[in-house]
Amino acid sequence: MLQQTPVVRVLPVWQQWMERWPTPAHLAAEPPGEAVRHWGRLGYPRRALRLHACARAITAEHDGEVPADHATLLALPGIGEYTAAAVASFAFGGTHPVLDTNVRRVLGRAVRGEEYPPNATTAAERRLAQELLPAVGAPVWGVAVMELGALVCTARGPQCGQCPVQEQCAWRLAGKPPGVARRGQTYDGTDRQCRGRLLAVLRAAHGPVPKTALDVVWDEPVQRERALDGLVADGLAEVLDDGTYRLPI
DNA sequence: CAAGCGTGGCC
DNA sequence: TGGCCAAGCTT
Repeated sequence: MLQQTPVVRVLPVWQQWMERWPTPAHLAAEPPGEAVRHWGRLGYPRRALRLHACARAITAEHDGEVPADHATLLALPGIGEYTAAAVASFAFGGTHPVLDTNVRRVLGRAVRGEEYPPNATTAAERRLAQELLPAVGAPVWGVAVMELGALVCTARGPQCGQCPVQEQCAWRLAGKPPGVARRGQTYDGTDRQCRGRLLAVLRAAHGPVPKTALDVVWDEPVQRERALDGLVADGLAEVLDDGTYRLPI
């Protein structure tokens, strides 16, 4: 849930989710569409699908227990380098560099002296994070750097006066030179927006909906069909024989 | 490796 | 107001 989504927006959804499905086995027992439905408006609904697939994999292949091993975690659906490191470190005390957007920004500023990290994670960043990682207390160190980035060393308007490493921050010592603005992602009029509207209809309906119910939420027919086909191809929607649509069973 | 993938809040 | 950003992953 936290992938590309602010913590404050995740919290309430996560609470309800954990109440409903306290273990991987509980979630695995549901059809994937229920995961998508209760994902709500968190965004990137494919994550809901993958979390559900992850729960089923954990249930079927790991006796219902979340693996502690980094490589085993990495093999699960929806779990990449960051999530594998975070779970192995924070949940199981493992020693892994956790390179999320916060950590990348903090290290980029404090060590490299630049306002923003590169667009994609580089080998140099991984090397640096690995070098800085303490042999003892890596989980606490990781959380600390992450929190520093989330609360103090923020993307916009960092609170350098309250930063515990302000005296040694390369970026501050260099006079906080402005970085290159990242190119923003457009949204209005995109397939993503169209998919979002279509899926919102399916989430709200607790059963198959006629295609006409989907047609009304997006005017441009070519794009609408493409987006709908995309949702079906991604496993986020199903077409029934009578031409109605629903969340996947 | 670049592209594609949601949504909402903030300045 | 609109661009930017948020505990990334997959193809």
